[in-house]
Amino acid sequence: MSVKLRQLEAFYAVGQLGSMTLAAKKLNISQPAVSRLLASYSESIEFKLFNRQNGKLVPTQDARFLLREVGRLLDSLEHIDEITHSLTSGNAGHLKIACLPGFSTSHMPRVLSEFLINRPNVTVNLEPDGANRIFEWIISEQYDCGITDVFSDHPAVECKRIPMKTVCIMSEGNTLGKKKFITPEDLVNEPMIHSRRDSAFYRKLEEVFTLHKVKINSWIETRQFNSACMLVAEGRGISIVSEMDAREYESRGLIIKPFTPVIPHTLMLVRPKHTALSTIALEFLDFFENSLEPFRLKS
Amino acid sequence: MSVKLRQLEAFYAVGQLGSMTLAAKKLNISQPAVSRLLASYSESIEFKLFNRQNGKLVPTQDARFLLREVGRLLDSLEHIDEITHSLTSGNAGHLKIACLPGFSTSHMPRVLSEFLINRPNVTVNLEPDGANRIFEWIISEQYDCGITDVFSDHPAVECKRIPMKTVCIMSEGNTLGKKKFITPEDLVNEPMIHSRRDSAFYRKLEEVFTLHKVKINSWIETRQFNSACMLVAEGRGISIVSEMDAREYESRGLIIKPFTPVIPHTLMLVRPKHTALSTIALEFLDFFENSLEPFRLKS
DNA sequence: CAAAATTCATAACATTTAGTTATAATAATA
DNA sequence: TATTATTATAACTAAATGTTATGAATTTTG
Repeated sequence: MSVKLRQLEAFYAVGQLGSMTLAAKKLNISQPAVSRLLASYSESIEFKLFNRQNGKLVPTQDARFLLREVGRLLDSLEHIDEITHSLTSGNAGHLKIACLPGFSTSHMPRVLSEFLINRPNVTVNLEPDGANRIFEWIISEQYDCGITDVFSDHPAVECKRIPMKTVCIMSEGNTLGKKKFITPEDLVNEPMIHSRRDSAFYRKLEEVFTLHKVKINSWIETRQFNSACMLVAEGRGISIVSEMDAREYESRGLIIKPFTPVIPHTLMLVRPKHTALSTIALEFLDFFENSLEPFRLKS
Repeated sequence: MSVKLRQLEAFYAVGQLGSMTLAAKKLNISQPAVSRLLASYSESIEFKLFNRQNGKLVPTQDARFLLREVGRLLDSLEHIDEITHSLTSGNAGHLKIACLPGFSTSHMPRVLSEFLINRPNVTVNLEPDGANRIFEWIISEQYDCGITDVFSDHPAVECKRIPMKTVCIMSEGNTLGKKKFITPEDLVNEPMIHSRRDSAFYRKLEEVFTLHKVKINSWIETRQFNSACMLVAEGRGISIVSEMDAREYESRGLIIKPFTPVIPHTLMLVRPKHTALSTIALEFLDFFENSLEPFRLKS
C-alpha cells in the first residue's frame, strides 16, 4: 500500500502540534481518525515516529527528518491549489506573445510590466519577429497572440484591426514647426523617411499624395516607424508615423504635428482561431488593446 | 472537495503520455478509472485541461503550466518515499555528533567522510566541545552521540568504554629514539608534556611512575593529545599520548615508541540512554567504533 | 469509403479509504 | 487514589477508487 496524502497531513499536523487531539482539531476531523491515519502510516514505514514525553508526542530523530520533507510537499500542494485558482481568475499562467520588433522595445515592455504587477504567478515569453513569422507561429498555435500590422485572412487566424492615429514628425529646426498642421503640399520639398514601398501604409500614403497632386520626395526607406523616429530625431528628414511611436521619441527632440488628410495606420491583434485561449491570454489581449486607446483613431 | 493526489497523478500521466489508455497502463489501473479521475479533477478546477488533436490529448496552455507544478509535487512525493525507505536502511537521516575538539580536526573528519560516501541523503551536525558540555547535550538529548574521554554514570547516559593504545613520542633528534621501547626510568631527565593534572589519564601516568619510583619531570601541561603531539613535533619535549593521535603527526617528524608498562587511555562513546537512536545514529556509532580498531588496546 | 481498430465515456458493481460516534484503555496530575 | 486528559479500539457510514462490460466517437487502413 502506497503512502496516502492524508497520512502525511496527519503526520505533519501531529509533528507540529505534539498532540493527536490538537491535530484532529486543526484538520477538522475527529481524533480517532487521526489516530488511525497515524497508526496506518507508522505501520507502512518501518520505524517509530513519536515518543511520548509528559503527554506530548515528540517526533523521533528520523521523524523530524521526514517532517521537513513532508512540510515541503504540503507546501507545494498548497501552491498548486493556489495556482489552480489563479489560473481561472487570470492571475497565473504562461503567456506567449509574438510582436513586431518595433513594439518589443518601446510600447510592449511598459504595457507588459504594468500587466504583470498584480500577477506574480504569470510568466511571459515575448518574441519579436517579422509579420510573416508571427503568422506562422499563430497558425501553428505556438503563441497565444501576436501584434503586427499586416492583415491575414488565414482561416486559422483571428485578426482584429485597430486603426491608429498618425502624425507628421520633423526635427527641431524645421520651418514647418511653426504650422498648426501639415498637409501633403507642405512636404513637396522635404526629404521624406517612409516605410517600405510594398507596405500597405506606403500605398495609402502614396494614394493621398497623388490625390493632392504632390510627389513624395522619397529619401530613406525604413521598415519600422521606430527607425524613422530615430532618424528624424537625429536631425534629418521628415516622416509620417504612428503617433504612438512618435510620442516615444518626443523627449529626444522631435516636433509632432497633425497631418491632414487623416492617414490611418492599422494595427492587427492576431490569435489562433481554433484554440480556446487561456484566461490570462484573453485578459492580456484586452489589456493591450486598452493600452492603445490614447493613440487609437476614432472613426 | 479538495484536490486528490490520485487526480493529480492521473492528470500528470495523461499530460505526459497524451492518452488515457497509456496513462492507465502506467498507473497500473484500468482506463475507466483514469477517465473518471480526470473528469472529476477537470470538474473541480474550472478550466479545460486537454484538447483532442488527431486522437492525442494535448494539454491546454493553462494545463501545461499546471503540469510543471504537479510534476514538482510528484517528485517530492517520490523523494519522500525514497527517504522513508532510506531511513529504515540507514541511508538517510540526520546525525548530531558531539566530540572533543581533538577529534573534530583529525580522526573524525576522515571517518565521517568515509561514512557519508554511500549515504547521500544523510546530513550531519558535528559539534566540538569540552567533556562537560558534551554530557549536557547528550542528557538533554540534543545530540545522538558523543565522543569524549571522561566517564559518567549519569542515569540518562549510556557510556561505552574503549581502551586505547598509548605510545611515547619524542622529536627526531632525541637519543631515546634508538631504544626498542621506553620505560618510566628512561624519562627521568626528559622534560615531559602531559595532560592536565586533574585528568584521569594523568593520574594513571602518575601511578605508574610512582610505582617505578620515578618522578615525572613535568614541563608543559596541555589539555589535548593533539597539542602535545604538535609541541613534540616542533622539536621539544617528550610525551605519552594515544597512538591514534600520534600517528596523525608521524609524517611531521615524530618518533613513536612503545611504552611499558601499558597505560591505557580510555575513550568514551556516549549516547542518550532513554531515547531509541535512529538507525543512522546506531550505524554511525558502529562505524566509528570500528574505525578505532587499529588503535584499540586488546585486553 | 467502408471496415477495423483505437480510444474514451458511461453504467453497474466491489473494495478500500476516510470519516463518524461511542467507549475502553492509558497516562499524567491533583 | 481519584480525576482528568489523551489515545486506542470497535462498529458503522459515506466517499473515493477500483473493477468489468459495453457503447459512442474517431482514426486508421484495406
